[in-house]
Amino acid sequence: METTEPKLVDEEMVKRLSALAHDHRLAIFRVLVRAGTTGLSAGSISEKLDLPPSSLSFHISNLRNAGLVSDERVGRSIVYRADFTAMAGLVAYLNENCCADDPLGSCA
Amino acid sequence: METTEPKLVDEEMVKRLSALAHDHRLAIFRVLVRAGTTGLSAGSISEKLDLPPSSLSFHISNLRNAGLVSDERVGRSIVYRADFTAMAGLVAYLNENCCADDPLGSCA
DNA sequence: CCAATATTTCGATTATTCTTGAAATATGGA
DNA sequence: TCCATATTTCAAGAATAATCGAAATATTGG
Repeated sequence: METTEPKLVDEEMVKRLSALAHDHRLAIFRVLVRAGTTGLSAGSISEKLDLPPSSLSFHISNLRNAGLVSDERVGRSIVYRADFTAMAGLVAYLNENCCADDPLGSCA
Repeated sequence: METTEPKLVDEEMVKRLSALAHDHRLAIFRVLVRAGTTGLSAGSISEKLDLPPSSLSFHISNLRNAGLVSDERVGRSIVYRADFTAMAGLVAYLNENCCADDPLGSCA
């Protein structure tokens, strides 16, 4: 049962899809997924993926803006974490709106 | 177990994500999903979504290029259909690479 | 407070995508 | 064949996104 205005949900999902639809950002998100609840600092992502700090910042703020990533300042660093709930929401949306009706069928 | 070169799979998935990451294209894909195996002609999608034919053509060839949509000429029309297998592949990729490890957990 | 570290914001440039009317292509029917 | 219908391709411009060095901001330790 959907309580929110469908149009807004669609916009939100397009934002999340757009965020993931870029090689750097998908890579960033995936390393954050692997890092789990511990998360990773901007610097270590930057280093791990060999991205200039300003580029990393550009892309990660896109992910944050889409709600897929959360940020927490820890000392001098900022730790980013994948938002698994938001991601699960995207996957659920795709299953419900972009897959065959057949429940528990083609998209399991 | 993955047999294909991971880099290529990632590229393929970015292509699919990009295809869906646009309001018109997501709308197109969703009407095709609802149309099921019957599919819809370019003209009827164009009309249904109030998109100029050339715009529809631009977007649908993006979806086709990403493998999310198939096309078949039927008389003067071209019938498009959602490719549920490709879509299921995308959802599976997201579940496996972008969700919590926890199998059958956060992304069900 | 000052110096060092971590990250972001700014700015200017380049690259890509979107848009859509008009022209071209393909098909079917008279 | 000729005409009407369906769709695509072309082309040119408008809009949006990506890139990344340099300057600005925030934090900590001394």
